[in-house]
Amino acid sequence: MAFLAGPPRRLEDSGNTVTYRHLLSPQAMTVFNPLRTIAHCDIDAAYAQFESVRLGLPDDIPLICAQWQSIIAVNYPARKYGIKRFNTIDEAKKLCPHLYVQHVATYRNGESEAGYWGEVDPQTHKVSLDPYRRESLKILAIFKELVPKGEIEKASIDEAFLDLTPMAIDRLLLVHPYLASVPEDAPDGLDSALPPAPPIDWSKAGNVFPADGEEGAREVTTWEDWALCMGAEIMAEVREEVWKRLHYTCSAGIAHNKAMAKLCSAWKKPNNQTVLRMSATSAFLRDMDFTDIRFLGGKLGQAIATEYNAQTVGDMLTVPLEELQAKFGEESIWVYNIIRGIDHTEVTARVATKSMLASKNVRPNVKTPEQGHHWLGVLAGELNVRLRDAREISPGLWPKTLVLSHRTGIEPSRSRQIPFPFTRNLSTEYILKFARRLWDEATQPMNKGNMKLNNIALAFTGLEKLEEGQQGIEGFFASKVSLDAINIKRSRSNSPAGSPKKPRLPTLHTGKRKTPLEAFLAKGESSASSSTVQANPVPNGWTCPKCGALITPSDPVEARSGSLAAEKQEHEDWHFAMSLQGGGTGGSGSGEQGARPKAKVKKKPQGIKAFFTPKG
DNA sequence: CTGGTGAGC
DNA sequence: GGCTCACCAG
Repeated sequence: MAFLAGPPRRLEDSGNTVTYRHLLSPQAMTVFNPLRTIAHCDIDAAYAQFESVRLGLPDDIPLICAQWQSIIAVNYPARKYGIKRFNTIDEAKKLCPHLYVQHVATYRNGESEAGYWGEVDPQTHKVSLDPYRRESLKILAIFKELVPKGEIEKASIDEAFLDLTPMAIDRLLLVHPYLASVPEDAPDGLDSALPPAPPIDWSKAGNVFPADGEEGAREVTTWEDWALCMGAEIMAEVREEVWKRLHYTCSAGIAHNKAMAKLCSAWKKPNNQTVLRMSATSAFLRDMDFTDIRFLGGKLGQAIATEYNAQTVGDMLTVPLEELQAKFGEESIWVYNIIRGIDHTEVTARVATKSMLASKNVRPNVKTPEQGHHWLGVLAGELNVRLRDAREISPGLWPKTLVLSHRTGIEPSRSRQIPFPFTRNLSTEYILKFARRLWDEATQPMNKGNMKLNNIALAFTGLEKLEEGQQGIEGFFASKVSLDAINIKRSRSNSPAGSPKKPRLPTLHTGKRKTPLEAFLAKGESSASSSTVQANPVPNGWTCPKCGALITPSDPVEARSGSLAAEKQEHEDWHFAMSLQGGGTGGSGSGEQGARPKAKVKKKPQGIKAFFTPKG
């Protein structure tokens, strides 16, 4: 039974020797590879920086981003004046009289486009975070372009994890070409240990968190450190590129796993990065506040901290695994591991959104159906434009359900949902029809004069890319058949009789003009392949270097007027959209060891579908 | 399908 | 505090 006591071990994880297999075998590229190199990156005071750049302000102007009377972001120049997020705007202005206060964009009474206005009124306006989502996508596009080989996980609107392992190994082999082949006389072939690692020049890697008693003492350099250094150099280049192209500064952490990368990205801010080597992990974690660790900032973390009277990670290290699991469940092994710097969770390629919420705290309270309908219209209008926008980047994107939530006073909010049938004619009105139905159900129990809502929210959930076949026939006819009929007619046999031809459902390409954002997003992809494009010209057409598809002008009449170029661009956009959605090189697909709360062991489906299948 | 938790700006 | 997002339990 003794072998069950420790954390799980695998061949790849054996001891502390790095072998040629770790470096060269694709099969060894799992979460257990000791050379694994993960970065976490977040934009410094994101919303405030977005606004400062949008306004074209100099970098040293103190600015806060406001939402009604509260502050949601404080840029670093403003922080010098002691301004915090929880200050009121008046307090902030007292601390810094020349502070630039910028309110977030808003929709004015249900207008179809959000904008920046001189005056904003919470009674008539609805906050829009769309401008920030767009910036977020631009940044992700740069990550994707500069880190084409590793997975990228969008963690929030301004944070991402990057698996730098493949790129770091490439660079390592570039610097040490002799590692690329196993020596003839290596005793164990691929499983032979690498030669001793030479000293490292960390000068381009940013901050390196010091290990215990390291000052001047002899320190053993490892190949794991080399991988981190290569990753850190890559990350520094990525950050530099974000700065050059978008003028945003960001902070990053580079470590062997996600949890540590996330923690050390916050070590030096702003505009800085920190490397956390294995040998420095315990020194780094020991004095850290236990509840600063991701997923331990809430009730669970509090419960554990209280149980063991622990403040720092160091305080928790004496708690035996068995005891922890006895009190907090089998799953709490991830806590045991993470305070030791161990985290085997994967960087899951995900940049597509799974839900869209438009929420409004209404002032004054909504007391009549008429007031409710007004706000429903505003919320539906926002969802309409957001889904439209998302579909330009992710064609075929469609929500499974529409959800209405509402809250009365301090009661917990209630929600109701309804399937959201596909239509080719998405409109605010279409969304509203379903939203109203939910509203009627939800407000049914409220007696006249009893209604007093202070929050109303509308959300799309189960956002997925529909393939043509999945776009139900009943959905296709939605605009022609009464809505009541749609809800009843779910089965194919109920579809209108005598519709022999499969309807031509919306194609992947809308053929619409590109927005500046799309053009921007497409740029990286097309320029990257442009040299290849030149190399294989096809008379009267173009062969995609990525998939081999032959693109010819669909309309001969328009052929001379740039139609081919447009279709080529569209095709490349499509590839880009696919790559953004995580269709890159497949994941490593190794099993998980419960390193995260409730992590499930899942078998990965094959191919591109894998990224769109609902979790089962 | 509904509610709750956790995180972040 | 307002507005998001993801994930999970029952």
